[in-house]
Amino acid sequence: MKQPKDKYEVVSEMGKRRGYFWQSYEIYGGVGGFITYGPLGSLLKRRLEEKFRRFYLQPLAILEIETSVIMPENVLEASGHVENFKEPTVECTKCKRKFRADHLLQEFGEMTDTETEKMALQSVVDELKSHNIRCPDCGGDFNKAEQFMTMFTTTIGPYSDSVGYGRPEAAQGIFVEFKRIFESARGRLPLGVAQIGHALRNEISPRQGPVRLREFTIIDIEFFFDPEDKKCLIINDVGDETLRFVLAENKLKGITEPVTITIKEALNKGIIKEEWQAYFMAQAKRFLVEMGVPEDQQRFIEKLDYERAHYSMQGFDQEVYLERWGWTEVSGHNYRTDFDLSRHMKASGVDLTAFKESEDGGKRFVPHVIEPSFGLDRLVYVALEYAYTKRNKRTVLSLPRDLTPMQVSVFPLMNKDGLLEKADEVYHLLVNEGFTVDWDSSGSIGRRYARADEVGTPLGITIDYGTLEDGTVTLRDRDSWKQVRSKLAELPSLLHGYFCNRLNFEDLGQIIER
RNA sequence: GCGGUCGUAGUCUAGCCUGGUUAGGACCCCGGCUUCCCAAGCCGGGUACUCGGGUUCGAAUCCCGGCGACCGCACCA
Repeated sequence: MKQPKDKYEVVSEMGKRRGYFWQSYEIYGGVGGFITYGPLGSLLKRRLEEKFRRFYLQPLAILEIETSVIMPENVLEASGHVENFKEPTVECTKCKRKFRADHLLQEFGEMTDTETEKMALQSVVDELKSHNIRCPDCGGDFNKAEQFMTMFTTTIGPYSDSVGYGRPEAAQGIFVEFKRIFESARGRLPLGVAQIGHALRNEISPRQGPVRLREFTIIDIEFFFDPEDKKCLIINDVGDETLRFVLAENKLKGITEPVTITIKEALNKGIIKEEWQAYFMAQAKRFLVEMGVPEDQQRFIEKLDYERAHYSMQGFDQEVYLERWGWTEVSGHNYRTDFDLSRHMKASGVDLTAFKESEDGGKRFVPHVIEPSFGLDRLVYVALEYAYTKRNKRTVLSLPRDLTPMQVSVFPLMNKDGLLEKADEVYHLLVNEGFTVDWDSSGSIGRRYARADEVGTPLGITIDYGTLEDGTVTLRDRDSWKQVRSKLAELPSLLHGYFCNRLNFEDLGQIIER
C-alpha cells in the first residue's frame, strides 16, 4: 500500500469522494463483487448507455427488450448453463492446492472437453486415478471432488421447490422470447435484438472493483440471420477500419504481439468467418475510440477452442489496456450459430424457425446468431480511467462531452450585488432547456473551476457584473481553460450545438484574453 | 477458498513496539468576511481509531474471531 498510487487507486478515491462509485454495503463492512453508483456515476452510466444506443443499436434498427433476472431452471438447463456453469474442482491431499479437474484431464489425460463435460463428479475422480494424474506441483494425489456453481440459485414462490437462477447473461431472455419478438418484427431478417440489464455470476473471488462484479450490467445483442444469406450489406462502411488482432495460431506459438489488419483483409483471409461479426467488431472498436480509448490501447483476442463458451463457434474478446490489470476484456464477439434457438426448440417443443419464401415454395430454418456482448460497468470504469488526467497538479476528468454527468456548471462570480439572483435565473433557463446543470457558489472562482474539472463538467458559465450590464456571460472550457464571452440569449442554441458536436468551444463566443 | 501483509475522518497520515491527556497534523468539506476569473487570505465549524468479544482499574495500542483491502496461488465458462 506504500507504493505510488496507480490509476485504479486514484480513480477509486475520486469516485468515492465525488460520488461516481464505491463498494456496496460499506456501513456493514462491504461485500466484494457489488458496487454502488453514486449520483454522478449513475448519470455517467446512463449517458454511456444512451450513447451506445445511438451508436450501436439505432443505425441497424436493433430492437430492445427487457426480461426478468430470475430464470426458471428449465431455461438454463436447455441453454446448457446448468451443466457448464459448474466447475469440478479437486484438491491435492498433500499441498492443498485446488485445480480444475476437467483441465487436468484435458491436459494430462488427453481427454477432450466434450468428454470431460459429460462426466459425473465421482467419475472425474476415478478418471484422474486411472490416468494416474498427480498434483502437477508436488506430486501428491487427489481424493475428493467438489462442484462450484457460479450461478446464483434461488427458489421461485414461497413454498415451491421449483429452482430458479439469477441469469448469468441477458442473452437467454432474448432467445426464450424470440418467437414473439420475431412476430412483432413481422418476420424480418436479419433482425437484431438487444437487452441491457443486470446479470449475476457468483464469482469465487472478485477482487477487481468495477471490473469484476457478481452483479453487473450486461449489454447483449443477438443478431439473427439466415445462414444461407449472410451478407452484411453495410460491410463497406467498415471495410478499411483496422483492428489489432492476437490470433489463435500465434497464441499457440506463444506470440502475443498483435497484427494490424483491415476488416476487408480479415474477412478475405478467413480470420473472421462472418461478415456481420466483422461489422460489429469494427463498430466496437470505433465506439471505444469515441469513448476516449486510442486504437493502440485496444486489441481483439481470438479465443482458442477450449477457451470458448459452450455455445460459441468462433469468438473474439475485445480488450482495453488498464494500468492495474493490463489487458482487460470489455466485450465478447461470438458466433453462437443456431445453438441456443435449437436447444430451446428441442426442450420446449415450440417451433422457433423462420420461414423464407422462394420460387420452389420456401424453406424453414433456425436463424443463426452473431452476438456482441459488452460489460457496461467495465466501460464506465474504462471511460473514467482514460479521462483521468492532471493539469497543474489539478485533476481534470476529460470525459467526452456526450458522456459527462454534468454538462454545465453555473458560477455567480460574487455572492452579492444581485449576481446570485441573476445566476439563479441562468440556472433555470438552462435546466428548462433540458441541460444537466450544476450550481456552485462556494469558495473562490478558481476553486469552483477546479471542482468542476475534477468531475469532468466541460463548460463553466460565470455570471459577473458584465452580465448585469449587457447580458453576456463567460464560458470556460474544462480542457484548455480558455474563455469566451457570449450572449445569454443565445446560450441555449449554442449549447445544444456544442453538445451534439456541431460546434467547438471556440465557436461559442468571443475569445477572452486575460 | 488457501498463504502472506494490512485496516485511524471524504483523502493522506502521526500515535501502536513499551496500554494511561480533550487521538495530533495536512489536504478537503461547510458557514462568514474578503475577493472582478483558475484550489489565494483571515475567522469559525465538521467528520476517524473496521466490527464483535477477551485481558485490564484503564485498550487505537495486547490476545481471539468476523468483515474488508492488497500481493501470490486458484478461479474468471
